[in-house]
Amino acid sequence: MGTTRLEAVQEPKHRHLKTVIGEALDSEFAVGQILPNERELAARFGVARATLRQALEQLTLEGRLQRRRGVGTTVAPPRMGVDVSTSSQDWPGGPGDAWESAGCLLTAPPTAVSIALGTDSDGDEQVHTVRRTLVRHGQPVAAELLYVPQVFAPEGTDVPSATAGAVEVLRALRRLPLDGQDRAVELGSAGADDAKQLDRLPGAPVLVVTTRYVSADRTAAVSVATYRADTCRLTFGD
Amino acid sequence: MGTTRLEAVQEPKHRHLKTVIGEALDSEFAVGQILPNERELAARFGVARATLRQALEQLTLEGRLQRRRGVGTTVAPPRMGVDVSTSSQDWPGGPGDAWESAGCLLTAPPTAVSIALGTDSDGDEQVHTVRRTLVRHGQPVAAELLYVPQVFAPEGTDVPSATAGAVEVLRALRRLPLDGQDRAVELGSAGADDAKQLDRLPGAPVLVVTTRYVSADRTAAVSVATYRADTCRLTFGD
DNA sequence: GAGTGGTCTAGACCACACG
DNA sequence: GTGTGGTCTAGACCACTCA
Repeated sequence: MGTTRLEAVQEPKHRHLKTVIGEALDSEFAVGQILPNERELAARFGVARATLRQALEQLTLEGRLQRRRGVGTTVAPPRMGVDVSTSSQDWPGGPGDAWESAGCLLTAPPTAVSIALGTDSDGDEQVHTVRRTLVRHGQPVAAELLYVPQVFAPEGTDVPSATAGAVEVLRALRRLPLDGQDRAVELGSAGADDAKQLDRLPGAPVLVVTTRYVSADRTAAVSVATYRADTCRLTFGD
Repeated sequence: MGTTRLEAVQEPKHRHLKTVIGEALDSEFAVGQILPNERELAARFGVARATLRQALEQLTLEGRLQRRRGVGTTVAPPRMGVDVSTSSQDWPGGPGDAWESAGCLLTAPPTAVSIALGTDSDGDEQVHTVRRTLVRHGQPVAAELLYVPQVFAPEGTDVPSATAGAVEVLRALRRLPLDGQDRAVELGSAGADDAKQLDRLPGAPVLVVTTRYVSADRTAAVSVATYRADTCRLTFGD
């Protein structure tokens, strides 16, 4: 990155800067390599630190950089593919499911989930709420909240330990016939809880995958899974 | 939004601000309603404009606000569901396909696409490149580049008009047997061309859907579709 | 304690939309 | 022309990591 100044262009500086740095990443940097710090880079390009940060933030959003406070900015590896295909028709917690249960509570779900579940949408009705995590290459890549009305998993209610409760709820689900599921993907930002599990700051961009599990014409469970948008590419194999 | 000051908290101001404004949106504002301008809001909450903007940017990313220069900040409608299910196994341009062709060129594709196509990955080999747009409710929501090696669509090569060329390439594809497809979704940011078609600024967040069409064990086409992340929720019906 | 990225301020000017 | 969001600056302090 030998460049010292930006040429005069009509394009905003931060956008041009992003292009220049992006090209430098391709040609002059290896994965994992650490970049000069923000103050150094800003000086080198002759811009304010805030302007440089706009460019770095874009590159981070695109998964090309990783930044950690107190450490530095490093070149990110290519995103890993994570299979979320629906064709392996099965309940969560089934065979080949790599998620790890982290706990189970009874809570009143968010209203959007209440509606999907067809439970009392005034938000009073409590449902089983199973927290799970997906780890790949030693790194947490997704956090999930699975909502199951008590009707579908009566056994789980009185279990002492939280993780044992999760196992119990998942087991109850698997005893039901699975008639179908539908799925949606959208952009979101990590809440405080998800952020902690994903080892990111709150507000970090995530891909939110919402799955509705249908059994006998009723919604038996709703899963809201948030995948780290910087490190994941969701794949739908055929 | 009668609030005037933020309480002292340990949480960063911009994050707390985002929460406060987000709650106000739910309770005090209607879809399409216009918010006070940035300077006004910043003054009202007793923060610098840049801090306020961090909060508004987050809410925009989550699809809760729409901002247009020279106009103002308005409350966004809920995201619309866009079906991208792979189960309706068909070539692009088939029946029920709502995309509109916008042009057709011969270009050397990006290296990632070259690799997927199995064409000469030195990037010299030219392929048909069809530009298409998806419009919903009078609003452009996605822009696509469809890459088809000339082997699979020889007829399209010498057509005079660009849009006629697109039709020709799509017609040639439909004559091939479609043996399968796979798909991936990831977060990206709009390039200059996509931004223009999507009526957004370059760098706007998009959901990038990459589809590989397989015919007789060969990749016959690769589609790279970018959906506006602020307005779209991708759905995979079953 | 030194160095990093994260937050925040108080200004300024620009590009764009609209009457 | 007026008002909006978008860009940019030159500082400051904080939270975190690591030697």
